[in-house]
Amino acid sequence: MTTDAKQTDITKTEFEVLDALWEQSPASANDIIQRLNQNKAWHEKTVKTLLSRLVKKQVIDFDKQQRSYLYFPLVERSTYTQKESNSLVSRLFGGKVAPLVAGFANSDSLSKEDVDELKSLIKKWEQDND
Amino acid sequence: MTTDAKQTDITKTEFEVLDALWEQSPASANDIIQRLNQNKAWHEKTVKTLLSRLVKKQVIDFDKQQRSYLYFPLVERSTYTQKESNSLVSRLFGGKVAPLVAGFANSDSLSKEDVDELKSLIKKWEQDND
DNA sequence: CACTTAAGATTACATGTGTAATCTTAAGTT
DNA sequence: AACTTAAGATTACACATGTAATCTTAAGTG
Repeated sequence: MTTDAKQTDITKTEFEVLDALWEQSPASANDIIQRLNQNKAWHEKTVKTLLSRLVKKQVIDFDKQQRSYLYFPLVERSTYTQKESNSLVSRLFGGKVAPLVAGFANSDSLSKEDVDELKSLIKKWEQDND
Repeated sequence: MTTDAKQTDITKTEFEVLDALWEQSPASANDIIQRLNQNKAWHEKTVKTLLSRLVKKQVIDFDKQQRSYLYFPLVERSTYTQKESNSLVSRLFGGKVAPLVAGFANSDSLSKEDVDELKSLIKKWEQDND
């Protein structure tokens, strides 16, 4: 392979734009700008730049619509979160996810809801892996 | 407050140096360089630069020893991993840790050992929160 | 069709980051 | 004491990133 790896590093600001697209796409630049501005206060030009960079990084693409474009993601959110999670867990916890959860437990960041979901996950895992 | 936040962003390369210090400190630059070179192939100057930047970011400090310095971390590893984990879980999973674990389960990245640890964590959590 | 918009393309610009090389200077060596 | 090291300090430099401003040009308007 041609060592094209890691060219696809999505920055934090780029992620926010991409996330808007994951929530709803295809979407025009203006649409995205509108929706982002409900939280952030980004200049229109800034969002356009981020869209361009995401296109260049081949993370999103667009269909030309008369004057403007309709953007859409090329990667699935779950693929992305998967990769990011794995990366963090590898770097910080030797690849094991339990210590990360332990950190949450120790800082009282674990809710009953989390615990219920975890129990249900585990039950499912044990069924699949018996 | 004086909005000094986020000045303390540790980069990935800086993290590797810091991690070496967490493993063993205090340590001289040469010691760290030696230990890092068992994995990476960093130039001595590069490691020195990273040490300086970590000092400037007030993440590590040193005691002057004759000509050379003995470096040591100023933050605990658990504090750092805690913060990073929270940051990622907030950005990607709305602050809930279970979906992250679900991602691991769905990509077969969950080992029996992980599951056992999770069960034990949950048991402990339930004892503390009954 | 001439004129004005407004969309995306291009350019900008101060940091930050990866990766070192060069500079200063105190410490060790003869 | 003069000389050589070697440690950290300073400087370098290309590319990335946050944050836009300016440039081009096709589309809508009178």
